[in-house]
Amino acid sequence: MTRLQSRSGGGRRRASHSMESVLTEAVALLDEAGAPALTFRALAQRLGGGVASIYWYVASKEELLDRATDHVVGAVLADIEDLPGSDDPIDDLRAMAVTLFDAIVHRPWLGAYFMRNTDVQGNSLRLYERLGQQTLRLDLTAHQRFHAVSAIVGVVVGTAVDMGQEPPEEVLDGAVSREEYLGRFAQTWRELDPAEFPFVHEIVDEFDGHDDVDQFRSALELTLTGLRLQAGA
Amino acid sequence: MTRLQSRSGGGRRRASHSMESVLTEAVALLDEAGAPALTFRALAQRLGGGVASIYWYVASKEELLDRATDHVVGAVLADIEDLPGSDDPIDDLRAMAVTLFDAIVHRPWLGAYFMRNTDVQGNSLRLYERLGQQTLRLDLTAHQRFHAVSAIVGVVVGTAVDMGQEPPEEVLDGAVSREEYLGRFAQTWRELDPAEFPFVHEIVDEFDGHDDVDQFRSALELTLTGLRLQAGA
DNA sequence: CGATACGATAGAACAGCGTTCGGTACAACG
DNA sequence: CGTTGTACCGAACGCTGTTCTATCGTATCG
Repeated sequence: MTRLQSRSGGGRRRASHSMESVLTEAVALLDEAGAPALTFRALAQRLGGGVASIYWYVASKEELLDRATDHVVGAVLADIEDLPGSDDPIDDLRAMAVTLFDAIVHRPWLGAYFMRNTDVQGNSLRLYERLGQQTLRLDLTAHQRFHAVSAIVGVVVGTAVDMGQEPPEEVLDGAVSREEYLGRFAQTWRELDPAEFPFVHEIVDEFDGHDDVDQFRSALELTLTGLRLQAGA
Repeated sequence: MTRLQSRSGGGRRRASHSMESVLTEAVALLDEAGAPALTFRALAQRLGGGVASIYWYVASKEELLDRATDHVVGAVLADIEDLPGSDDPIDDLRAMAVTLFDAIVHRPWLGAYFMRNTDVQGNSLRLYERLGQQTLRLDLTAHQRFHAVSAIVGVVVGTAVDMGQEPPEEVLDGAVSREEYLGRFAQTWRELDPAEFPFVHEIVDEFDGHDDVDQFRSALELTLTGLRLQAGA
């Protein structure tokens, strides 16, 4: 535990920036303009210091990203631990997954980094544990429990990555609304040959103006239904 | 300003490199050393030409990535179209998903780029269509079909992204085997407090030496089971 | 009380990246 | 012959993460 001492070590004297403020500002940059906006120079400017100073707190950009991710996953974990809880472990799993998904929707950059937290410790593991504890309440083998949690995380991350892709510049500029952008896709699809693309024609109206959260919830529900069946309930 | 004619223009005269060879070499670089290895300079050297020449074929690195991705997705699509097919659409969906997943396992970089193909045309759409056609054989609403295909793709991509993260340097060097690396994780987990991490202790033996493909197949099976139930079969 | 060690901070430079600019060679065409 | 347009490339620009070296201020110590 050489690296995580900053939790309790809040009382720094000169406190020019401190680990906390580095992480907070890094997350702020990520939130405001996505992953490409987080550069050491931009971060240093925000902190009112020099570029090299950041290297006193983190050894590399990878570590910065890992710590920033862990920082916000900690908040998500707190939300998940505050969830009321019910007598149905699958309902609880759903609530947890939705909480996690919501967090990624509000912070699209999270999706890409959430799972690659190679650090053994950290909040990702705790979150994993929390999900897993619900499977302990189900009648499953250890093998099945392991796979169940992987599946749920997979659905969350997979859907979030799919949705988290940066929209083209024109949408970010506000020159084109998101609905209009999706509508253009839909229009192109409608012009495809119906004989060659029967499915695309079948669902194009569903795609046009669809809701991301609905899409996620449906995918999650399929997994949870399969899980409920597996647990023999 | 002549960027998109190259599809049919296979018969180039002097053919120093041609679009085909640019894409082939780009994919080769990605395969050999992952996404960071694909740089314009490395690619130019491989093609025996200058850096700026590549810009005659693609307008940006993003387009290069998109085209390279589409290139290999085309091969995956061909594999999927060659699948025998059965009288059970869900069996066919499983076979397609496994084929796609296998392709991503062999090319980990694919996972990250597969879904962000913003180009309207292309092989991703065709693959999406192929998956969707199986749902047309099921008793579902258009809404449910749309969500079903999203869910399957989500499971594939989610699991693949989870597994596709670059292992640390020591594993790539061959200094540490993959089993040993995973084993170290498992060991750290075993040392956690069992009261605080009951689930991690429950599954640590499953995790140690687990098979990625098994993990994926289990996740997929949950989704497919849910889907089968939804279709009322 | 100086001397010294150390925590914390930076400026400047470096190599590598995607991208752009200006220009060259060459085949085809009227 | 000159014009046009395709295919190509060396050199530069601005940006990135990272490292090197130097410098403060403060606490500790002989």
